[in-house]
Amino acid sequence: MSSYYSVIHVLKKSNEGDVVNLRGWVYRLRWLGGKVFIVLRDHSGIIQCVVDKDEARRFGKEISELGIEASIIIGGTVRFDKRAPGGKEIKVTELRVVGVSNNFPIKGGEGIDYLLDNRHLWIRSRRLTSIFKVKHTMLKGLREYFSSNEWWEVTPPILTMSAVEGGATLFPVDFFGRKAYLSQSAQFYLETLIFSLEKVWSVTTSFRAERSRTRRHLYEYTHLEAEAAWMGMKEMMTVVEEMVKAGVKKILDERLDELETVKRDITKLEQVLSNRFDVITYDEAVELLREKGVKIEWGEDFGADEERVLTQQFDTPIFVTMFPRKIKSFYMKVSEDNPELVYGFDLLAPEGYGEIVGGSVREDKYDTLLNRIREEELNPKDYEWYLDLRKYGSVPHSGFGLGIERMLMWISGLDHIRDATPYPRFRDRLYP
RNA sequence: GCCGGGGUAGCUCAGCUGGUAGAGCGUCGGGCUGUUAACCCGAUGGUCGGGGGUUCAAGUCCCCUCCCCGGCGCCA
Repeated sequence: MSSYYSVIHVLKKSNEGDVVNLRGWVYRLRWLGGKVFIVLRDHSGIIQCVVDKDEARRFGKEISELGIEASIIIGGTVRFDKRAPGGKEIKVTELRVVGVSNNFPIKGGEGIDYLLDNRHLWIRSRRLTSIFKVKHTMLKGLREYFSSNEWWEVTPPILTMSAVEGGATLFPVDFFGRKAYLSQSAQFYLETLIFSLEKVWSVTTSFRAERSRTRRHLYEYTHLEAEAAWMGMKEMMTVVEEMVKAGVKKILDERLDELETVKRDITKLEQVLSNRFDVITYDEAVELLREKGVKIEWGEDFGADEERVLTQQFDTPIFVTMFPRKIKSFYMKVSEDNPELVYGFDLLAPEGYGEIVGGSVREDKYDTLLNRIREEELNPKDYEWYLDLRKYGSVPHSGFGLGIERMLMWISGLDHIRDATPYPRFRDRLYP
């Protein structure tokens, strides 16, 4: 045995009678008299391999070592057969068990708790594999969007001294005897970089120590953030819309098989590409909610129920803009027309998935920013370097953050964010 | 943090008003030359989450505690 083909190559390119070598893992195993059906799985797919009775006798030792998830190398000839899944199978003439697997703990029908305890093995499932392939392609689409529009990718720190926003809870870390924290956002560091690179973006891991108990929260998640000098809100919203569409388009171009294995309704995603994202102001959203019978006071933030009602009115993601300053962070720029509002925007995914992007114009005036910090009862000392940016060549600018797992959850139609990442950290789960 | 549900065989669960446990799946053994989560026959299986209490008797009732799930809040 010398060179190996992938399963997908054999399924798509091989002809009847071709001699091929494959390697992978045992996905299904069925004995039938002296005959053995092995469904082989590799990174690209699954294919049925058949060991006939006389061959099975010859491979006595190998056959006895076979088990679900054992790693194997197979040689044989391609046979077209309607009875085989995919229409093709391998008539096995060579078989070697590389790594045995006795009594694989996942057999089907297990509950969520058991499966999460065995995440390191569950991860091999076709469903999770498909989701991670979609994630890869989504990130590729987003990256390509930034690259082809002259944005610089940068690498901000994860270990930080203090919070970006006052409210969110941070994970403390011992930094050689000093107290440090795991970053919850790269925003402030990206802001420092726009003074040289102008348009910057990054993908980092962000951490939130709030004990959230929802299907949309992770303690540790992949955060895509962007920040650009000279950009106003409209412009930045256009960036968000184009970027999201670029990600969706890439997936529709390259990952249809995977979307099918996760049973995602493709038409829902196609609608996203063919329409402009609707934009409504906070005021309009409140009005709309009241028309739908939702009780909400002006000045209250939207909860899960409100977001659900709101997004169900639209087929595409929608922007909500111009929020009351009271419910948003101190760094958001206050409106010139109405000091009660800030130039902030959220992008809400449809079908009830809710917020996937939060962005804003940043306050660029030193005095105003300082007042806002005091207003929120934060310590200006902690924000000295951040305030410096408003002292030396300040520039109007804006930015946003996108939750990668949230976006993936929506695109893949997941009912829980835990499957949007290999090892979800949530609800105090740390093993494996 | 708050509200609700739940911890019984390796896994998924049943067990009414108290009388010391049961199914399916898995596992093991056997059968079957076309199975698609194969099927058929047989066997195997438990300190009922932990601690304390009431009682002749507790999986079942009471108290404490730990863990898990669903929802809300917080956010991406």
